[in-house]
Amino acid sequence: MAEPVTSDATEACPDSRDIALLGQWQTFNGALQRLNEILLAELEATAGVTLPGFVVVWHLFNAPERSAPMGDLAQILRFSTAGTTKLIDRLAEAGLVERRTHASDRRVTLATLTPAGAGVAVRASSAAAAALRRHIVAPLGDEGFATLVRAVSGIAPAGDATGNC
Amino acid sequence: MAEPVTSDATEACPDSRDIALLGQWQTFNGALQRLNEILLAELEATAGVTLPGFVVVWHLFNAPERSAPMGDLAQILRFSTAGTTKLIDRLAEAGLVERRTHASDRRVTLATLTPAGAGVAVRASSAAAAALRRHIVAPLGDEGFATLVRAVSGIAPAGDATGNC
DNA sequence: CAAGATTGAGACCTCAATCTTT
DNA sequence: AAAGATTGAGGTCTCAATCTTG
Repeated sequence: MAEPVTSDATEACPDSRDIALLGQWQTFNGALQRLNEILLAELEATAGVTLPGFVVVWHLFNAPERSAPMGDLAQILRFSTAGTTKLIDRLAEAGLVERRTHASDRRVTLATLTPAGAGVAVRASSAAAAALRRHIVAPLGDEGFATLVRAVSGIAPAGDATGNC
Repeated sequence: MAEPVTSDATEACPDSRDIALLGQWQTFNGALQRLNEILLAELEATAGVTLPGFVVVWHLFNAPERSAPMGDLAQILRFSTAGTTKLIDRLAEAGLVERRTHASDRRVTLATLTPAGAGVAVRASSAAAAALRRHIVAPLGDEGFATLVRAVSGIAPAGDATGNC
């Protein structure tokens, strides 16, 4: 509803600068998608984990007590809490993590890494790092890569969503 | 199977360079994920389409006859042909595309953009371009953005998957 | 009642099997 | 038989509703 257009010329011909920009974006995204597919295949072959699974075990591996509350994991994964619950279900089924209840606050459930999970974290991280070096860092050069990371991460700092200008 | 390690020191302590690299990669990916969420919300709000839906209508809009075979769409989307079939089902249900059979080869099904679909393509592309400029091109600068695109797209040209060196 | 987590229903993708046309 | 597309089964996520604890 609401079409405050000057005429229906708007529907006929998009700006040529928009066309070019969207083309660039599609190129950019396509390349990143291919890279992620490579990384994913490497993780699967080397450690038998999916990408979200790796994110979880890697975070737990570097966390105090090798454990973290479900809510934290959801935030890191950018998943809903429901989705996180089911992911942890699968990882627990596979024997990589275990559930505990927080001592002083019985509402929170902590996911804790098992020894098997730690092994997976180490193997997977090694494979992922190798793949990143081979396919990204090497072609870009060390500083080229650093520049890339800094440029992109400077764009979307950490907070908001759509349109707060 | 197969653990050709020197000792189990391998399982105890991953290389610190790997840790740093994976941290950078996570930062990079997190930022891109946020950007995509912004873009997705903009598309949904402005034109009522999902990201794959936009990719389809935009490709058709710029295609000869405003139509393309299912297989081509699958390749662009990086979807299976089955997934593409179901996506087109939904877009057809929404009245944005129609199915035809290719004249000279009756095996291929062409998805054709309807007038309603063309309108969506124009509105959505305008919104997407605006969002890209506001959130990416502006903070990076025109040439910074161009550099970014060139750097990343140079990495994964167009073909292979895992490990053909 | 608010916060944290889980459950059930539904949406969207993939893989394997099938159908049609060449 | 091979190429193109569709169907059915299965996996993974989200949203809404629920349960438990603070």
